[in-house]
Amino acid sequence: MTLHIFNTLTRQKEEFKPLVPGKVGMYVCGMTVYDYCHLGHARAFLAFDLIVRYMRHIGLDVNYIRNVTDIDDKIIQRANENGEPFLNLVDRFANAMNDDFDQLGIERPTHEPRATAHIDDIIKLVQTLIEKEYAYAVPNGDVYYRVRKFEGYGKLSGKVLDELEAGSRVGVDSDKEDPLDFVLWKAAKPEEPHWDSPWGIGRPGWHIECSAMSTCCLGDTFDIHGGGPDLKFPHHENEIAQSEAATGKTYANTWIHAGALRLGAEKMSKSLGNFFTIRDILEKYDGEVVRFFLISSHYRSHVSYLDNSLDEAQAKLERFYNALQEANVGEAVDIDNEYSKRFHAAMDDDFNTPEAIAALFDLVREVNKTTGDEQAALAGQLKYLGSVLGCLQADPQTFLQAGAGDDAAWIEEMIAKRIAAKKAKDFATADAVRDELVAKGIVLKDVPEGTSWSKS
RNA sequence: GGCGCGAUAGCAAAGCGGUUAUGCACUGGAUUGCAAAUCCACGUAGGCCGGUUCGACUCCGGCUCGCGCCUCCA
Repeated sequence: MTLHIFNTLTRQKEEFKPLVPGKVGMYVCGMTVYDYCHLGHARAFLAFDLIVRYMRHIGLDVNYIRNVTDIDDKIIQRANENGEPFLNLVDRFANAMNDDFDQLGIERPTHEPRATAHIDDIIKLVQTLIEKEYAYAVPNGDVYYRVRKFEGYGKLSGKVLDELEAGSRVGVDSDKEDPLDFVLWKAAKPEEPHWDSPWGIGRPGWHIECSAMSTCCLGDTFDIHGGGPDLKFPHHENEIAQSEAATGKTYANTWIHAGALRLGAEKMSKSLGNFFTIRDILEKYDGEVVRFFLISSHYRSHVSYLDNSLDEAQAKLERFYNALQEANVGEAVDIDNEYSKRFHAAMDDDFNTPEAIAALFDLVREVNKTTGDEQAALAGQLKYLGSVLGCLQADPQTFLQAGAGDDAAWIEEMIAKRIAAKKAKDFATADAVRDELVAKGIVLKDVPEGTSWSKS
């Protein structure tokens, strides 16, 4: 089976055929860095991490571009509130983002361009659009995109211009020719961050930077453009309008959008205020647990975060790690068997992680049922297929004992005490020791080699 | 108002026009001094109403409910 991807643009699954066989150019809209990332951000970027990992796994050479938006109204506002230069703020939160993503096993993109490093490209693009009459400058120095001039407007999101206007909550801006026109270049006040331009000092609008950076890194037409669900409109629609008007060529062939993360019934979002940050969660749970929770549902569907979501993900991972701990894990390579076939068929079908994980659970059962070389080989396969998902690479004992804090020495003492009691057939004492440990959340496991423990 | 998505067993979550999804939880058994881990057994789930079909959770229509986008948002 070949890789099939659901294309938002055509609203169907399509066989994926890169422009250049074996190579993939992929652009994903990244973070605007003025605050810590929340779990909803993790959901989206994890989805694309998985997509990139899998494409590389099947031999595609992926050039993965994920930008950082480092200039925008919120950044300026927050920097002012803090009384710090905006680039200071931006660096701080870009670093925080990378730290958080690292813990979730989200691999770094091939390139991470920043808007402020592409001001020249942005200005050139705006100039081209003005020359082609897709954009116009107004007296105060703003430049707007003439939305009605672009025939294909709405093709990605399914919006119809006249209906947008009818229900528009956009205030009428007297300088715009049309209320739906959006800003490409914003005039700046002298005290705000700004760059020189043919239209006076100013800064780029939000949508234009992605058009400039994607084309810059990947060419006029590239394979995949992705982003969070809330970027489909207007951001991605505007990117298409800008780029295709400027180049006269197709912008991106395949559009991928991740599903939203919900807290209860509602989307987790900054504007609703119903979010918690990745680092809040990482104080209580291992990054792999968060990762496994988020990849346990399909990347395009909504995921609801519930009180027990992470505990459930933890329990599932424990099943994997218990198997890996018991087995003598062989070399991490794939085996041509039904588990591999199911795993790959699922992933080839629009990155169906729940189905792929189901195959892995069946493989776990097989690992637990077998012994010796056969078991070692299957356990190696489990570890290998897990690596494709960015999971199961931790030391099993470390994973299973995580959260025990500094109690390890005390636990070993208690275990020694219990083993002595058992030898003396003093089962009452042995059980009392174990009960004391259980009360602290420590579970003992007697194995042929002795006694091991894990955090419950 | 416009456009779109979803509703699966106690919980989470997939595929599929007819044959066990999967995980957790539950129950019984094996194993264990007792446990834990593991294995075996165990659930006629598919919002409601029609239609198509020999047969529908799966296709079509309607309804109800929930959600998203249309404003910055991953």
